[in-house]
Amino acid sequence: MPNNAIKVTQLKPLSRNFFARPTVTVAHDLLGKLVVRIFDDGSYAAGMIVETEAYTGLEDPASHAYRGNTARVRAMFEEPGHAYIYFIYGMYYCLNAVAKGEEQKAGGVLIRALEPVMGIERMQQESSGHTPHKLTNGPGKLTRALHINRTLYGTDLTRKGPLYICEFETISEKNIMAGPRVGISKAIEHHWRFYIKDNPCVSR
DNA sequence: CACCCGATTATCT
DNA sequence: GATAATCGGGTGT
Repeated sequence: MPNNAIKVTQLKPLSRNFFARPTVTVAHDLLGKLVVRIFDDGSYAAGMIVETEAYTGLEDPASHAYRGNTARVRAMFEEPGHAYIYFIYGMYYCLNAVAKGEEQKAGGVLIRALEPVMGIERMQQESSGHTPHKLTNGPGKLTRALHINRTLYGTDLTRKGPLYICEFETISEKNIMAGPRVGISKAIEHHWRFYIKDNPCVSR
């Protein structure tokens, strides 16, 4: 079935339990899921997750939550399955899904790249001058293409609304790669970045 | 292709 | 006052 025949209304959001597991497990399992963005005017766009990173909270020196709960990181200490969105380098937003096991106080999965699936023209309205596979091949680029900003902080990603994540494709284990996280200098020994092998939308 | 750097601002020290 | 889970454009090899 071609992608343009998929109806967004038929897609099933992930369950709360999906996110209520260890952050690293959720980061791995989010590959192949679909991020759906419904705009205020009723138009929509969506992309398949092809790259993620796990940030495990209080025990992870690279995590924004490492130094404890603050107004900025509040969402990462609250219920799994909600959006933790942060503003960085004075101009980019990045999207995380709050994910943590019972033992964890905080944790989030950074969505680093998507493969556009629906609403590519709508994404190009937000990010002009990009070929489709370059619209969402980075954490700051996918939020621009999907018009994700502070107003969506804390959004429940398990319920149909302006932003949610659905079941979509199952990725074969042999096509899932792991490596060190990008853009950090601490805890580089952890291979908590996951991506789909040979996918052109992976950020690097 | 490999580095290098500037943009621009919320957040925390 | 320094920093930052980025990006895109520039220069040199």
